[in-house]
Amino acid sequence: MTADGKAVLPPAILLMGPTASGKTAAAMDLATRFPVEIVSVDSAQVFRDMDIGTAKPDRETLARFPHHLIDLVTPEETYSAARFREDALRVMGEIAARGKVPLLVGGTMLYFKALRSGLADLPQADAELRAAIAAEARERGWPALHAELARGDPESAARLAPTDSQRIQRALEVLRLTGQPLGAFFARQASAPPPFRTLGLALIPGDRAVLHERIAQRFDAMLAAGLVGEVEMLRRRYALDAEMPSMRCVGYRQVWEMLEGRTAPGELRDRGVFATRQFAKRQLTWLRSTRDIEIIDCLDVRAQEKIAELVRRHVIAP
RNA sequence: GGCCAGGUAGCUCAGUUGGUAGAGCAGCGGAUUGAAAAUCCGCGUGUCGAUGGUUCGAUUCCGUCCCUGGCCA
Repeated sequence: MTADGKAVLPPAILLMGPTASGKTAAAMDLATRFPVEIVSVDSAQVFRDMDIGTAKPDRETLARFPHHLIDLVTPEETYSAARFREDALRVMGEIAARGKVPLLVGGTMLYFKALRSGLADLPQADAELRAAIAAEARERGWPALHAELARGDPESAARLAPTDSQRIQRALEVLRLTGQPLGAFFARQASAPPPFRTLGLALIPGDRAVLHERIAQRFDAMLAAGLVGEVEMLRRRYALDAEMPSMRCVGYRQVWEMLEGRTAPGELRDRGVFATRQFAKRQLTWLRSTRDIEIIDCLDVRAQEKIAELVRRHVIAP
C-alpha cells in the first residue's frame, strides 16, 4: 500500500524495437537475471507453423524461456489487436499472480498501443461483410467506397485517403454494422491503461546502415534455414491465399510471389530484404512518436547492462 | 591493337532537334483504434565519365583521353 492507501500496482516491462534490433537476445538476458515471464507482442509469431520467417525462438529456447502468445492460431485464421489486448491482460494477470514480472517483448507497435491506451468499444471484424466490401471494391474501386463512406461517416472519410483500402473497409464495416460513424465510438472511449506499473524500453539503432546490414544477414539466414520450404509446406498443409494476414507477412509474401511465378527466384533475396527494411522503418516511425519510453541504442556494447539496470530499478523500487 | 555499342540518381534505364534532367525500383519522412510484418500519404537525393573546342549558353555538337561490354585480330 502507498501513503494514500492505494494498492501498489505490480510491475511489468514493455520491450519494443524494430525487427533485427536484438529484442529476443535482450529478453533472454533479462530472463536469466530477473523473475520474469516473456510475453510475445508479435502479430506474426501468433501463427502456428510459421517459424523460420517470423524468427520465432527455437524449441530449446522456448523450453528454457517459455513465451506466451505465440502459436495461437493457424495461418488460415486471423488475430487482432483487440484479441491481443485481451490475451495479454489475462496472461499478465496470471504471471503477476505467480509472483513473476510480465516481460512483453515485440515489434507490433499497434499491439503495444492497444495495451497501453486501450481500444474503443467497437464491433469485431465480420468476415462475411468484409468479403462483401472487398468484392464491391473490386467492382467499383476504393475511391467509390470512400465516397460512400463520406455520406454516412464524413469525418472518417475526410481523415482517410480514397486509396486506403484497409481503413475504408473497416470504417464501412462499422458503419453498416452499427449505423454509427467511427468517431462516435472514439468519443465514448475511456482511457484504459493496464493495471500495472509499466516500464517502456525501446531498442533503437543509432546507425541505420548497421540495422540494414543486420536485416540482410538475417534474411539470408532465413533462406539458408529453409524459408522457401516452409512456405511450400504451409501451402500443402493449409488452404491459404495471398490475401490472408499470415501470407502478407514479410518474407512469406515475397516467397509466395516467387512460388506463383510472379517474381524471378533471383529477385527473392532482395525483395525480402527490402520488405524487411521498410517494415523496420515503419516501426521506427511508431517509436519516435511513442511517449514515456526509455530509448536504448541497441548497437551500444553496454545496451544489455543499461537495460538490466533500468529493469532492476523498476522491479525493485516502485 | 582495330571496329561497334555504352558511360545520366544508390540500381536499371529514359531524355534534352543546345537553355543545368525524370521514371521504376531502392532510400528518407509521416500517418496508424478488432487483418498492423497490414494499409496508406508525402519527398528526387545528380560534377549527365574526364578534358579541350565551337557557342551568349554544352549533359546534348566536335576532338582527345579514360572506363565497361561485344565482335574482329
